[in-house]
Amino acid sequence: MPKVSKSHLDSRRRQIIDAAIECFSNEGFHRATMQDIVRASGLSPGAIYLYFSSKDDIIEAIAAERHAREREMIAGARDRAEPGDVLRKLAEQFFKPLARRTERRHRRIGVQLWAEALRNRRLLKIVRRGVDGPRKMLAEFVSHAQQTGEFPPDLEPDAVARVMIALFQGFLLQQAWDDKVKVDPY
Amino acid sequence: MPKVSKSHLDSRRRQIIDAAIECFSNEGFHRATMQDIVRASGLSPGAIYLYFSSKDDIIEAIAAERHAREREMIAGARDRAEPGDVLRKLAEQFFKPLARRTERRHRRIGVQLWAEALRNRRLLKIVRRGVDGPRKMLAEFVSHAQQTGEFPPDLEPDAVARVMIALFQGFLLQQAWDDKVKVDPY
Amino acid sequence: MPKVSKSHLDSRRRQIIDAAIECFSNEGFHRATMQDIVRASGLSPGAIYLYFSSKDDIIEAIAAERHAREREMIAGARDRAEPGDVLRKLAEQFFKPLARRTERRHRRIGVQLWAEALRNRRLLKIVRRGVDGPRKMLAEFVSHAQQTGEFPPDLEPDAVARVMIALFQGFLLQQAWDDKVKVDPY
Amino acid sequence: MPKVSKSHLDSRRRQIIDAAIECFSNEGFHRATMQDIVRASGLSPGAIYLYFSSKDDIIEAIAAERHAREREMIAGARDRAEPGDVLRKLAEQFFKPLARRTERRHRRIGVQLWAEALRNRRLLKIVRRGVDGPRKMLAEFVSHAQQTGEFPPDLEPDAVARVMIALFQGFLLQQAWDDKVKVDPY
DNA sequence: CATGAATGAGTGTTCATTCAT
DNA sequence: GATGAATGAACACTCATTCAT
Repeated sequence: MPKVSKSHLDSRRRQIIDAAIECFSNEGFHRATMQDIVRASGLSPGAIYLYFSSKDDIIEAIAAERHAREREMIAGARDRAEPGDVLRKLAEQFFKPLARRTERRHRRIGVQLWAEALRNRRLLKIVRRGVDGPRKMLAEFVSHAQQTGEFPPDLEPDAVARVMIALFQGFLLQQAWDDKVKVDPY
Repeated sequence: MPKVSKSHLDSRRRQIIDAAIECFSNEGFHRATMQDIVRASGLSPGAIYLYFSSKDDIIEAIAAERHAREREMIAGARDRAEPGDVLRKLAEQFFKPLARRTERRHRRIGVQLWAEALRNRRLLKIVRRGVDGPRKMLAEFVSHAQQTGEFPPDLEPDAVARVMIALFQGFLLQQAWDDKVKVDPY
Repeated sequence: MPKVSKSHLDSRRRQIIDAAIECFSNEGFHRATMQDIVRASGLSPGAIYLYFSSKDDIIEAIAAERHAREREMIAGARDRAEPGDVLRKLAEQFFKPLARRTERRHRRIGVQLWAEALRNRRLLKIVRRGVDGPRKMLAEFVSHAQQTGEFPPDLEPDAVARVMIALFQGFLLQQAWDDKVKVDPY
Repeated sequence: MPKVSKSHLDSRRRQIIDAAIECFSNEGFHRATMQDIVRASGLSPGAIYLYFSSKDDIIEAIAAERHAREREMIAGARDRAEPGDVLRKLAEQFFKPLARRTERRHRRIGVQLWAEALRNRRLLKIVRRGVDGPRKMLAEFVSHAQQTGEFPPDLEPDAVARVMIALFQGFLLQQAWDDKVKVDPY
């Protein structure tokens, strides 16, 4: 019998994470204060510490959430039978949501997480897990495409996968800096 | 008639920037304190504020320095006559220094600058100028290569340039997270 | 007609006081939190405030309980007829229980109560009453022994009583600091 | 070349310790806040942390100071040649200052240190060292007096020493509770 | 009677910046 | 120019207590 009903606990965590995303995307992890999150969430400081053990814990939860979302995207793409489709679907899964407004906030936080991961081992683990999944899948795909002759055989699948991910990361960054950058010509 | 000799001023700024790079790459912009920089530089707090107006000012100076270096790299590549050579030279200019340990340290700061630029308009300007230079040059190159038939004509030169930069940025990030990632297979 | 049966109220207070003694002796009055007592007692915060009006109230209850116990010890000693016996019995009553581990735990709280009494008038009253009882009794005993010639007549009975108590208090303190200190050589 | 001149550092530490003694003796270690000490010292929070690393560090410094004073008292008594004089001098050294007003503050803090030492290993060490010195000296004295036949030979010198100290501690406590308690009848 | 999520004033501590020397 | 002791607003976090259920 948990102290808090699961759904209530979840909704409170949501409330706090949403407020934190709001604050972090506006001010950055370090400039945004717990007091800001308190205000944005409409809760009290004590209430927030009932659901998260520290500010870093909130940041990790946001990173983990992104990670989880990316897993879903990959899972969605993997179901496709045709190799060509997998790649197309994957691209669609990752690029399409960027058109949505709410996604911009997350994107900005994504870039901050990249930087924060350089300082925080736990965060680095989470962030890397979020990248390793797609990378392995892409590498497998390349490897398979090489066997069917659709891809030149002299490329290292893992390197190709890294290149594809790098492309996506670079795009995210450029779009975070300049909202006018569009996906299509890309 | 400046109060301080130019060279003295420059060498003091160098001393401070080097110390700051050391601290920032170890601890991040926000965790590294001015006191850390004081210790690393061997100067006094007052002395540092004689050459920089604030901590953010030091960060901007570091960003500006990176920007200047990138301009030089591009200028070096531009001198080459052959189109194929330009691209190769450019890649070499940007990727080769990453083999050096000190350069990778700078690049870690680069990732932090990306994040910081999202919150600091002045920094965003500096960072964007550092990217716009190469982008324009690459776009010009693509455009030229399309005219000579070396490149498919249906691509937007600017988009191709962005893709190339994204690739580089993504690589930097992945290397910052995992030092084992190598350039060559890439 | 009390709302709650007396025995139930008593057992709840017992439960809380026992938990509090456990926590206070481990962590001290100030470091031990109400949440600690909640955990140790198996009750809810609300329940505790049903039986005690504040944390200080619990501390006072513990002090009062000690006071009550000491009264009993004295009463037990007073029944003895022989003067020599009274002293021996008294010493036995106070020193003997110190061999038990649980009693030493209580005594550690005793030392804390001494300190706390310096800041809390209500507590000071309780603590002093706990000392005044034995002191008066000892003084009476000395006075009586002086009349029978067993004690030198030129001593102030009250001062002698104070000395005896001081001896006991000092012993408690030294034993609280170092469990190895034994009663017998004393 | 120290950052701060020795005398300046000492006088600042004095200033802070005096303010802390004032606050701690009025409110207790836990109720007295750093802000209280800030106010009482006339310094800023930052300044205090320039001279002490934490609140506990201030408490330890106060304890160490008491310890140092006690060492001096013992040293003063040890110089005496006559055994009887040593005891008398020691008693004088320890009891006499209790008449002074400023000493009362220290006394109150002393009792708090006893309690705090139960929770804080570093403090316990300091407090015990402060007691062990006199104890050893008293034990030596007793041992010597037994050899000259001035003392019954069947007593353990260390236990006698403990008894003497216990007497003093108990007196301190009773006087802390009730200022009217006087030394002389004792 | 009992619960336990929620409160919010308050805690010890930090750190970018200043300014008397 | 240079120093470094000093500042003080701000920070992340705590915890005795309450009250809707």
